[in-house]
Amino acid sequence: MSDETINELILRRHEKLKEFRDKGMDPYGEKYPAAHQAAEILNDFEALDGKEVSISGRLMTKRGHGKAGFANIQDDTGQIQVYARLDDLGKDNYECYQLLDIGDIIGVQGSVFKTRKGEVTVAIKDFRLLSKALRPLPEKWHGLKDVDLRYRQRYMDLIVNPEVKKVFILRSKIIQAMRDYLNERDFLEVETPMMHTVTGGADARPFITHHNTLDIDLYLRIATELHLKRLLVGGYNKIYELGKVFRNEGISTRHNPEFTSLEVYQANTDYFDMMSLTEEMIHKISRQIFGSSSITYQGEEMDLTPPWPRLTMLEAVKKYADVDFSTIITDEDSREVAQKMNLEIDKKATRGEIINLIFEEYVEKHLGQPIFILDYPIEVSPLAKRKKEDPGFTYRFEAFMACSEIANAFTELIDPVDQKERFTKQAEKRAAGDEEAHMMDEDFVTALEYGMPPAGGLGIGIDRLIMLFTDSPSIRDVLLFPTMRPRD
RNA sequence: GGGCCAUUAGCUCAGUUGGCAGAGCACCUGACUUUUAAUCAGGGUGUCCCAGGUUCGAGCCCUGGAUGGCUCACCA
Repeated sequence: MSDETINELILRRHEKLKEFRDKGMDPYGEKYPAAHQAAEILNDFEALDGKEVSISGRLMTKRGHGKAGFANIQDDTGQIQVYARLDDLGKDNYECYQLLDIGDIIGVQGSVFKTRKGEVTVAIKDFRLLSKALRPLPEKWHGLKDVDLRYRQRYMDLIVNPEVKKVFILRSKIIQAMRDYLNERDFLEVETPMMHTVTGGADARPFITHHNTLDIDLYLRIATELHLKRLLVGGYNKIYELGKVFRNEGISTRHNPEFTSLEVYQANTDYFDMMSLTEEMIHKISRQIFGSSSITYQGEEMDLTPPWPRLTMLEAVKKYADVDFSTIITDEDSREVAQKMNLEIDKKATRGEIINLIFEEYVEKHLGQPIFILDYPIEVSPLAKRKKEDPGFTYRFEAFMACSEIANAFTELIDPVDQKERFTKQAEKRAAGDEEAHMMDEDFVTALEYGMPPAGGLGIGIDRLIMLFTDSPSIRDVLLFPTMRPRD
């Protein structure tokens, strides 16, 4: 906002800045020893009635009555009314009070009382200007609605829209609860590199950056998976990483180029154990933070009580798309089915790819209540262990809620020879133009060759989960500073 | 990237058939010492997103562009 649109409102505030200085009050003062907070005074009125308190916060409203006036001060805990009287403040201080603008941050010291109408109020004995606001705040009643401005100038959104502030407090609490859950169970939080020489762990196009001294291009990570598994090779048995990953793809209400993922790995477990962990952790967070086993998202109530229903992908496709792949065995027959369903497919599409496509087209939209979908085709699961009894599928599940994938997990592929073959197939796809296919990660295969213990792994899209918990329709509502195209 | 919609005062929004640019809040002046969307009297503060075009005349119609929202595609 460097384009100084010096309009009358801003100009007037600059004048007041000078007036405060002329009156000997520093408009950008020092730290204020506030001993109380707004919510505390409101809650403990009985104890504080008639007592001296001090608070600091932002002036949000002002109601003048000549030789007295009311105002509301907003601090981190909420708003409280203050009362200024000429008789209490004296002529000079009262003139200063009258000079205050909505938006200014002030420190107030005074005594607590209740007005005739019953509102807990602080009668000001002394106040100090702590920070003069030079720009006017949005309107008090409608707040700031323009979503563009809300995202670009989130600080303003947070000042005037209290429910927005709540969302991010909840976000913090949910993430904290996850950490607590895992830490209590002796998982170790680790940090792995965000800049990779080879990307992997997900189907996605990466961001590319450059290291000057090494003179090499680096990729911002698209997942934490391959490094975390290296740590299982190294001997850690229970680890997790919670952090940002970056995918160079479209932006939508469900996608932001950078987002937060949680990945958890545990030796000597399989995907059934990861299912238990997923449903138990999410249920427990809901109980702990919202005091309920169910949440309501966009009008639909969802029961999080474990165990969640489980369907294999084949069962789900049969149930919702009415296609029974137990009798469709070859790739040719599968392609024929896909054509009959008017699905756009590649000439070389395999049975597994078609099953996955039908699942995405016909099944996902039905998965409103929490559910685990098990056993994904091997073609779309290059890092998951092959099913012993059905080698075209893997021990992989995804958890769905509100028709949205919120977790992805598998019994990890630990066979280095199989892994190398899968990478080779992915590399072929990549060479054929599929920019989202996985890259060959030689070092990861080498790590597996030293022996990785059998393990289950789990990934959760934290932002999507927080959308559900906070009933937010857009991922931007749970990101403090969502990615925006720059102005001009 | 495609489609649809939006963009007017600091904020929230009206704006008729193409004919002087509007309201509420905020702000400014005055009154008011327990108000609370304070009230009362007065004041309109503007690059109508940008650039062209049509027209005697454009906030409005046309073309192109910018940004955002929704949606489809892609993904998580």
